[in-house]
Amino acid sequence: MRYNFSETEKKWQKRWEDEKIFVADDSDKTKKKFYGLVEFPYPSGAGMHVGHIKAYSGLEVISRKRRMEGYNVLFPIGFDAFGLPTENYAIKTGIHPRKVTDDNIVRFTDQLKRVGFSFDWTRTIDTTQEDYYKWTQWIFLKMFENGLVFRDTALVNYCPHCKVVLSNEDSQGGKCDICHTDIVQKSKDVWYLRITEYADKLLQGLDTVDYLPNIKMQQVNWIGKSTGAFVNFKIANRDDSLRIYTTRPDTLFGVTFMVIAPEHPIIEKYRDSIKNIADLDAYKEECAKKTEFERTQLVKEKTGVKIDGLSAINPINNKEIPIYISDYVMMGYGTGAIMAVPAHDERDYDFAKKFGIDIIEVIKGGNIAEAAYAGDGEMVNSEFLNGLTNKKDSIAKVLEYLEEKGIGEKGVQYKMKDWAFNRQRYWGEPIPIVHCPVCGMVPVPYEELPLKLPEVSNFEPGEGGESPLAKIDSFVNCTCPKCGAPAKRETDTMPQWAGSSWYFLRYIDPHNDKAFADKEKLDYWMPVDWYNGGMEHVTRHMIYSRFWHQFLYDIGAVPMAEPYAKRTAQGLILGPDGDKMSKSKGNVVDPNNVVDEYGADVLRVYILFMGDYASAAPWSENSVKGCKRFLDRVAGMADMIKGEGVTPALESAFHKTIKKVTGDIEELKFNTAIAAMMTLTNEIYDNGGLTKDEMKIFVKLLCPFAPHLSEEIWEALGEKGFCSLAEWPTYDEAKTVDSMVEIAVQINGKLRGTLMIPAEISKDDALATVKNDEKIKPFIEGKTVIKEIFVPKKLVNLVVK
RNA sequence: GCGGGUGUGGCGGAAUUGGCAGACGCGCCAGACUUAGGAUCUGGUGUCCCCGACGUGCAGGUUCAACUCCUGUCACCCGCACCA
Repeated sequence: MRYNFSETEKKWQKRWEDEKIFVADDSDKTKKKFYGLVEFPYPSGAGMHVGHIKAYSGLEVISRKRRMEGYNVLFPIGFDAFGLPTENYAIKTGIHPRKVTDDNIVRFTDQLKRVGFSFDWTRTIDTTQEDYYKWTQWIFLKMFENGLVFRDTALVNYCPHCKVVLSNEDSQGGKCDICHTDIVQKSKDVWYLRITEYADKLLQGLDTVDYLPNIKMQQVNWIGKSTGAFVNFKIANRDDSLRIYTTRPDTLFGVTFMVIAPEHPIIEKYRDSIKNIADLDAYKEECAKKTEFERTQLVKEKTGVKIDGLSAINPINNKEIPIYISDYVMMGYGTGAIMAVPAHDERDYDFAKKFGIDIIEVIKGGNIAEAAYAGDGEMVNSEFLNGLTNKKDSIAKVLEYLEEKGIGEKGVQYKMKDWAFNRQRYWGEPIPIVHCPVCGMVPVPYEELPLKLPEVSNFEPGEGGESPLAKIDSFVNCTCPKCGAPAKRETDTMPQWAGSSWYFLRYIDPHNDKAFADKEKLDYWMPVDWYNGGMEHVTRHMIYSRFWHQFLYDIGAVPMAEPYAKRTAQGLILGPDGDKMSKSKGNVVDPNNVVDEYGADVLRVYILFMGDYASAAPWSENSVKGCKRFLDRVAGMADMIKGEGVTPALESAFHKTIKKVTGDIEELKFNTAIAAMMTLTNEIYDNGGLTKDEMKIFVKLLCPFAPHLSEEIWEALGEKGFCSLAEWPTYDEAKTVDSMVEIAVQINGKLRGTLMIPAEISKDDALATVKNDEKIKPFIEGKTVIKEIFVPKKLVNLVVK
């Protein structure tokens, strides 16, 4: 069959859309369902690149297969369109972000449609539309109502280039996630979401879901739960104490000094009694100036200053110990103060060596003259703990003591911080809060949502880092919804991650104006059965959205705690040069060019054939041609049809291929599934043709990968309806096995030949056949066979001497 | 430093979990058809001192048999990073 791919592809895309065959149907709630989710794109000006296509192709194939297997399938797409790149572009060009966004969405939509994805386009969402962000604001207010939103003046991560406050997640490695400028610490009014309150639930929830192991691991590390103890150290000659957190309370007898973070409030509190306050101030200033880079580079070299005028009492033995300030203790973790046990902590050891502080061994097993010892061992120099050899026992015993004496207690800490949830920017969801001089922070009433973004002509943020909205008097000035007094609106907007934290719920009921989604529909479609996306979202979007969803579950708004039953990730597509694709390197492949030159089916097949779906692989134009050749050969098979029914020589090959393709798709092993179809194609050509029934099976297998060609052949075969909705082929296990198999014959483990024998042959018969084989005889003649190994359908190995 | 992962032909990658290493595709070589081929078809293609041996980062080990298991080691990639 000869076919013009560009015409054919357009023809089928139009038919699919006209006949609405990919529109998710939830009228029959008893039918089995499949909700496949891919991360919706940010519609940037650069358009999509082939990496986007790969990200969607995995679940595209799964979703198409599910439809053929008779499921109600929900496979939606939308646009995560609020955010800085669009706003920065608007500032640069003077074009309104609304227009920029709309134009980009049109372009992205066109690109996606040209690839022939089976998305349900009737459910498309755009996070910047009022009827969408109304519900983002609604969820925010629900969180506010439930005490999960608070405001604090804090040292925050601030990007001097973007003029915006960033969350920890958005400033990993000390760089702004958007422009990669070094972030600085700045004191600001910040809105927080109390995600730490959900830290344990986020951790425990992982036990109930099917995520790839490395995804779970990254989330566990990110949450960073540690168990230990809080201990109060008295400050000598003051009626006050210094509270610390430790994971090793069993080493309390080894404490020889304390260290507090440079920003620790106790310095201000006792300012007047600290004799070397000038030195401390100088040190503090030095620390504040250090960039993240300098701090990580200088990890080895400890710095600090001893506080002259304050000392502490170790509560376990009443010994007086000095207090130091040092930037190796962070204000943001634990209590900002530590007890230092130089004998058993590497950092404390370095510090003690540098400042000439005592080192007392309390756990045997190392050589503390040389290095800190963090391993297990017998307790010494520790009074009532002496002799214990197990960390668990000593910790239990010391905790008992601390609690009994009221000087400390068991405690838990997380690395995860509360989520800094505001941006001083225009292109985001306005935070629906009013500041009233009488009532304080007052939520905008639900019936007034959405709180719309006002029209603005200048999007430039203020020099002091205030939002462009602050300049709009008509937006800022309002009356308090509670008491009616003149009040001012919050002018910050939500971060980019807000809209994507619940979008998968909106797909379920995208046009509902009474609720974010209908309860019954949520019951039917949730949870997402399979979610695929990039590894870069594992510690941000994934954690954020799990948090929001667990909160919605707690207030009874969704039917289960965990939103995603299964999560996988695709690998990157690298440029032809093996480097990461980027505009600056000029190695970006535009999917439109590939579609124009080879067709959408070739693009789809190549992207899934190029390698392991989860691994990175470089683009290769030549391999694209190989896939084109394969599809041309498939088209050619339509001219090789001989009758109906089964071709005996191909029967087993067909059953094997159905089995292989069916199984491989479920494991995301698309490359080997395609390879199996290529192999079958070669066998069909070797055989000189196939029957019409076999051709039908073939195109059904191929349909999820190359749907346009499959539909075209399906139609040419005289079939009614769509191949995309045809029943997925089944196989007969008995027919996947051959009656004759080729086995390997080894002598002393070395391959000496192969032999065709019946598959169900007995061990004795197999050995007899092998020993009588002319090629094998010379190897055993005159020798003694001392061992005979027979693996059915695989090999015979004779050990001879 | 901690955590996770990966090392297989000229290239992308397979290998039913201990059983013929290199499926499938690219590239390359030879031939056919062609005025022509960057089209198509046929055959070949791990390496070498080529009737034999050697080969899955490297060095050992277990086994009749190891890409696969064990011990050690090297290299690269990705997270987190003074987390007390």
